[in-house]
Formats: sequence, C-alpha cells, structure tokens
Amino acid sequence: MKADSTVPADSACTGGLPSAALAGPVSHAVSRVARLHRITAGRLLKGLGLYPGQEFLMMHLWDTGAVRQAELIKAMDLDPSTVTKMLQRLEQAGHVRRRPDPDDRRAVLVEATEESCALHAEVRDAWSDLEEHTLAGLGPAERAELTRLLAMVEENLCQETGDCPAR
Amino acid sequence: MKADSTVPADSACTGGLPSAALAGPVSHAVSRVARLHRITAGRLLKGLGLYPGQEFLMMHLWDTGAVRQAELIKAMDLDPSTVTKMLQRLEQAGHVRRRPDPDDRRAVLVEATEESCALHAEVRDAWSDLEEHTLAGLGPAERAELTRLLAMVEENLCQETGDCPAR
DNA sequence: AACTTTACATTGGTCGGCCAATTAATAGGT
DNA sequence: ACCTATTAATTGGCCGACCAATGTAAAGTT
Repeated sequence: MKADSTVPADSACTGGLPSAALAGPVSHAVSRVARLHRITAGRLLKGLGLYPGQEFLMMHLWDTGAVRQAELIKAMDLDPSTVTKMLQRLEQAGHVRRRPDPDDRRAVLVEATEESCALHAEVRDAWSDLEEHTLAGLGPAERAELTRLLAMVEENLCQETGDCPAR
Repeated sequence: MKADSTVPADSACTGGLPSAALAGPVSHAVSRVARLHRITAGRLLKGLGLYPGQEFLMMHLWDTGAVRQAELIKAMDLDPSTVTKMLQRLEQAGHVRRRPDPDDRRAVLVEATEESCALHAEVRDAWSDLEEHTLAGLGPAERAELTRLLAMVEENLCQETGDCPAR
C-alpha cells in the first residue's frame, strides 16, 4: 500500500479553504516569482564569481565610479550592515577596493577594481539573458504593461515601508 | 567643499550608461518589488511571531493537516535543508509538531499545533492586508492582468530552473 | 570651548535560502 | 539473499538581508 498521504483526516484546524493562494494570490505569485528569478540570476552569475544581489552593487559602482559608502547605501536602498558585509566579501574577491575618505574621516570611498571591469560586459549579458528568460513569450505591449504595474506596486510598497528612493 | 561625489572623473570602466535598470528593467523591478514586499510581509507578521516565509509553510500545514516532510518540500518547492531548518525553528516556537512516520522509518510527519491554529485567522488577515497594500490603486482589470503576467513569468522561470510544480 | 545631536560605518545575532556532503532506510535488480 | 540504487532527512557552510547596539567622527547648540 502506497501510503495514502492525501487523506489528512481533516486533522488540525482546517477551515476547508486553500489559504495560501486564496488570501493573496498576487502576493503569493510575487514571492514565488521573486524566488525563481533570484535562482535564475544566481545560475547565470555563478560562472562570473558573483552571488545574486552583488550585481546591483557592482553595476552601480561601474556606473558611478568611486563613491562614498553612504551614497551607495542610499542608492541601493539596503541596510548599512548588508552593504558593509557585501563589500567585505567583494573586496576579498578582488572586485572592489575601499579607502578612507580624506575629507571625512568616518566615511569610506568605494570603487570597482580594474580587474572587475572585465566582468562588466559579462554581467550585462547575463542580465540580458535573465531579462529574456523572464519575459519570454510576452509581447512588447505586455512587457510595457508589466513594467507599469510593477512600478505601481513598488510605489505602493515603498511608501508603506518608508525607505523608498523617491521621497 | 562638500565633496563633489557626482563627478566620478570617468574613473573605472564606465561605458557611460546606467547599467542596472537598462540591462533588465523588469528584472530590476522584480528584485525591488520582491524586497519591499517581503519587508512589508515581515512587518505584518512580526506581531504574530512569524518570519516572512514561514507563513507559506504554516498555511500549507493548516490546509493539509499532517503531512510527510517530503510532501511539504515538494509542495513548497524549497530546498530540503531550508525546510528542515524552518521546521526546527517553528517547532521550537511551538507552531509545529513532528513525529516519525510509522510506515516509513526515515520519513517525518509534520503538523500544525493546536495553539498555532489561533494564528490561522490572523495570518490570513495579515495576508489580506498585504495584498491590499500591494495592489492599492489598481483596478480589477489591472489586478487580473498583473496576475496573468506574473503567471507567465513564473512559468518561464520555473521551466528554466527545473523545479516547478507543474511539470 | 564644551556639550549634544546627528551621520558613518562596523560588529553580532537571527532568518530564509541555496549547495554539497552525510547518514539511514526503503526499493530494485540479479 | 545480496548488492545496488533511490529516497528521506539532517548537518555544515555560505550569502543576502534585517535589526539592535556600538564606537567614532563631524555638525549644531548653548
């Protein structure tokens, strides 16, 4: 007998409804998509010696050149401690260099190393791949609409959490 | 002088383009929305003694009653080690009970505790709040469209990552 | 000048989440 | 029966990300 694991015998406190997707279908979808998206990004980035999340930081550094860490934190909109630890790892990996700011002795200047510049194009390619995999099968209008709707959702959530760039 | 941090002096290897949002606008948006969504969920769940991610698991347990851990892993589509650790914490918090499966001595049966049932409604309410905050300002048609587009994206990504339920 | 507040960065702890490797028990094949 | 997969779950290690608390340096106040 194959173990009838599909008969929970109405055990605990089941109200009889499939709670998860029912209480918040979009929230549910957002969570799942986010996870899959991150995994995909991770796979693409793995060969480049980066972990998902680090690309953002590197991209920003490649764009801006040397910046104060505080600026970076504000731009990425992440917790300061998160950035500190990411930078420690990125520095040890040779992707980033840090030096004290001569003008402000508590600040730190951060910049991408020359070696990391080789990654620049590869990361961009990886992200193009990611974007394409993500949006495969969606037409231009659908992509535009998705972008618009996500922007609205982001706006909603960021004025809720308080820490959004546009404020 | 206030440190002209906006003049990187064309330092590193800047191609002159804002890489991040340019290489993958939707991917970028997905990442940001996901983070904000998770933070919001965390805030709502904090009072209930749950951390973001745990609601899914609990909701599933509330729905199904006692299940084998392997079933749970398949249903949540998470890494086995992730589930193990989550369950250890949830067990210690008193939300979950585990016992060996008599029919299969390597398997473990998991179920929500009676005390956790009090959370059931609260979690559902929290998720309703979350859903509402997320979708504020979007009309029914827009919500439907967003749901549809997210489902397409999820389909794309899950057949890419390999571990998707519908397969 | 001395004091207070604010800003910058770090450390320590916790959680979700992944991967890789391990142990134990069930199935399968010969 | 024996030996070999295959499956179930755990452990340890790592990373992103959060919060809380700390120490230091710069601004602002009196």
